[in-house]
Amino acid sequence: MPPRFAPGTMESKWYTFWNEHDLFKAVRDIRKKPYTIMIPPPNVTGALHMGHALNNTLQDIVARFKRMQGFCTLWLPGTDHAGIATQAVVEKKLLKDKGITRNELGREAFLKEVWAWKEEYGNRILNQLRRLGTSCDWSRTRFTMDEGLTRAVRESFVRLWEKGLIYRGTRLINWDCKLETAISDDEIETTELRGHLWYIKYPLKDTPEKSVVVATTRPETLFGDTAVAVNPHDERYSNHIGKTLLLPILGREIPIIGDETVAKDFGTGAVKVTPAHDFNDYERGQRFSLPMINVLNRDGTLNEQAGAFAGQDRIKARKPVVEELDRLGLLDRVEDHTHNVPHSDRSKTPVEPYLSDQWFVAMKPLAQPAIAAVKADAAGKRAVTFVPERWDKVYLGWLEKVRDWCISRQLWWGHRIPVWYDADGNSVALREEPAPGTLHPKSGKPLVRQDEDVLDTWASSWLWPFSTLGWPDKTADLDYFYPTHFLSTDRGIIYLWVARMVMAAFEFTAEQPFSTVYIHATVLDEQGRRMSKSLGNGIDPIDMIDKWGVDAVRLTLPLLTSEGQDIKLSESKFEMGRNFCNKLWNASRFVLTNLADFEASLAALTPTERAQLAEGNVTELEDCFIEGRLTAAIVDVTDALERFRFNEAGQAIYRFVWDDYCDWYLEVSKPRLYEGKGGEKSRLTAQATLVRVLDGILRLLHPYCPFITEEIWQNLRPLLAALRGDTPPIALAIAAWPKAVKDRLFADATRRFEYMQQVMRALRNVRAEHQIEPKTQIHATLRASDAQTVAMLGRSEQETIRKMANLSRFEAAVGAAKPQAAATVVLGGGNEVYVDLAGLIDFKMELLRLEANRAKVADGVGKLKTKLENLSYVERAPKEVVARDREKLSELVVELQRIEKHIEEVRPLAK
RNA sequence: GGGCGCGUAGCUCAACGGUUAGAGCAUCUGCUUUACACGCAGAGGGUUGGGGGUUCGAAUCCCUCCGCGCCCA
Repeated sequence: MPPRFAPGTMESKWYTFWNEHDLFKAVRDIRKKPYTIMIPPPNVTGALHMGHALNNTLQDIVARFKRMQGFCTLWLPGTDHAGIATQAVVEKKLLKDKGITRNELGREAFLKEVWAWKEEYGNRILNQLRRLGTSCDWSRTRFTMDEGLTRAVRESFVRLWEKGLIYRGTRLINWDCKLETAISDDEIETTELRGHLWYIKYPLKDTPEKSVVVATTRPETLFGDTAVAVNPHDERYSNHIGKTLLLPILGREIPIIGDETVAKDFGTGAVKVTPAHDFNDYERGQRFSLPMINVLNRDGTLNEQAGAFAGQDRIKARKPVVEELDRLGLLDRVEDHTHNVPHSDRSKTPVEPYLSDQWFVAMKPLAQPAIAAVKADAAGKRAVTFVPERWDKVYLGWLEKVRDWCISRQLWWGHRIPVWYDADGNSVALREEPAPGTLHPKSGKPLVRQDEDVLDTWASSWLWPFSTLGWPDKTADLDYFYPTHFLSTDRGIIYLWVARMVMAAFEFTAEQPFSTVYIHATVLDEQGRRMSKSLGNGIDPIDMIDKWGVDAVRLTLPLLTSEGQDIKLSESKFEMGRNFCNKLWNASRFVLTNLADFEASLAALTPTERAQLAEGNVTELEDCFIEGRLTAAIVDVTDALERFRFNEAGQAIYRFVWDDYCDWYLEVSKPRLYEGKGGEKSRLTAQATLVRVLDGILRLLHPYCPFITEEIWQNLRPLLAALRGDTPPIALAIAAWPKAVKDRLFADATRRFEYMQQVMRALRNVRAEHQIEPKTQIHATLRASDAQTVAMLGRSEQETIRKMANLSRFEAAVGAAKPQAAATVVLGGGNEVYVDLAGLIDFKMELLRLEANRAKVADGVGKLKTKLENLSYVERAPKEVVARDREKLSELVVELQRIEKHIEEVRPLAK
């Protein structure tokens, strides 16, 4: 084993091994409980970013943890077809490679191109997930355009249709003028733009020399104005309400309406109302029954409503429109104004609220069960729980005012809407493509064409938790693995996806889709900004894996996420994980290189003796200590993982490995291994304990760092077999999760060991502060106040202290004498450690040391005294708390007296 | 405007009403000690954003002000 952990070589080796042995394949087993995780399907066009890396690491931690706990664990991977993004990618490629547009190619040929693209490039992100070490069941990989999932989409559409929950209507929707399609909310990014606020005069019909000045950021939409609105409480305008204005340029008559939702302090307090081009105005228009005038064509040019400006692009037309207003004397003034403009994620062009014919799903009836599912019932139970809990507010807030969902998209790539029309335009939804000549069930006329549009991608991903298991068929998988258990996702899609999945699940399966929704942290850059392509501040997880090793990446990310808080990430953070892996690597190297004779020694034991070792029935202090700490670590890690506290669990392993196992146990075991301290039996016990505890560590750490733990464990495997006399599983990935035996916490041994640690720390402190070289042997004495304290440290422990602190002599005795020239450390309970430093000691330094110490202890005494002198504290606080403080105080008082005594002794010598 | 979250060591964050507020990184001192310098040992570093309140006791709960971030309109 090399002295540095070299991650690169072993990652692909073990990933191949696991998959060749089908360790992640979920085989239904009625004797086991299922545990199911559905991956949030990434876009098939996507590439792995840090958010994916975090999210999938967390899912893999849960999957591996549950698998080791003995659940029949299914983690199902896949991708979604990302209608608009994929179509845009392929269109761009076609244009670049062949110089043709999709319209020139035609629908069918274009779709062939998309499928070809998908076959070639669509696996990129799944392969990146493999680099991450995800324990997905790849045999069940799904794609939202699969045959099965397509059938699920049609089935769900027809069922909703039959319930009357799908309708076609003319509504205001978000429109991408470049791609000429409706788009989803999540495909919109708002960008802050510096623009202008134009103040335009709208003349009064009766007195055209007077006018109302309206402020707008969008003068080019005025052709669609059907009113001007003012706040009825605004004295400036209250007597204008009901009067008629003349629309500039066109001269159309429009009313002044009074509407409480108008902000008095924006602009002039009077706003133009353009119901066909603004969501607020749309609602306003409905409340006041205003006409809706659409002034745009599908491509974003102004239509015939704009008179002389028809045919011009809406953005470019702004300048000539304003010039015309100025020429007419109707431009009052112009101000600079910064405002948020929605842009399409895909085309990067401004998104228009656009009046168009689309298909909608009525959401209100679907929302009710989804709302009930996250609210606690009478017994306090919830079908779906958010972690952290507060995210349920975001979810509920959206569902309680849910709006109908526009599900049609004017694209080719996607699930084509399963609606057919007869020659009169009567429509019907069908599960299967109708045979030629099929008649419309009501009109009795032949169906002649299918709807041209496709469905929103979310209309397939909202079925993901069950369509992936074979729904609408009643499959054995669905029966066994569904409802699923854990969904981990980004807060950005709580309503677009999570809420819709819950709605779909109750509607189509009458059950919740998953029981826990974990909302993971958002990964930000060092300055706390979102990572984005445009800022170029992203950190590529694959680069990080190459540089630091995947285990380091997988350990570091969860360690940085405290419950629900965002992560500020920089490259150097991964050092923490890398260093830890190297530490574990070297500790394992130490263990393995000291086990050459282990199997032979075991062979000489009786079966009973071997079983004792295998079960960790140890008696030596340090063995008891480390076994006890292992038990505590198992409890802590298991408990934290059960609660999805990934940083707590990670922290608990980290501390246990580094502080307890490496810093103390390994060091303390060295004399037994190197120098025959305690004899052959002690040596063998130390070896067995090293093996047992390392095995426990590897199991606890495996969900975080699957590769390094597997590599080490495979080296350990024959030794484990020899120790336990059985055949361990073929891989750590399927080994059993450690069980904590509660009566093996070794509380008493732990206390004694901690006392030994205290003594050694005191000795090290003296050495460091008096700058005594490590090589110089010193003579130390523990002066105990009673025999009990002396008994805390047995002969073996005293020997350990002597070795580890490089002492020439060490003795512990009640009331031991203090040497002439000594450094002193006062421990609790009147116990003291003396270091005889004749010829070495600098008494000035010793005085400073003692005085610093006195200050600290005196401070503690002061605080505790004040506290205990407070009668209401003594009366009202729990008596254990008060008793503990009293005990602490009396200890500190003794300690203080002792320190002062030593100060008096040293002071004359320090001159 | 409404909602959610955050402010603790130089930096990143723990501590979820009860020991003298802890880690990692950074800093300082010493150490090529036969697992590891990606390491070991030791040390320094805090008015817990400000103010007020509740409580025997507040970083923690409440109010208020200041600053920052996100979501929704």
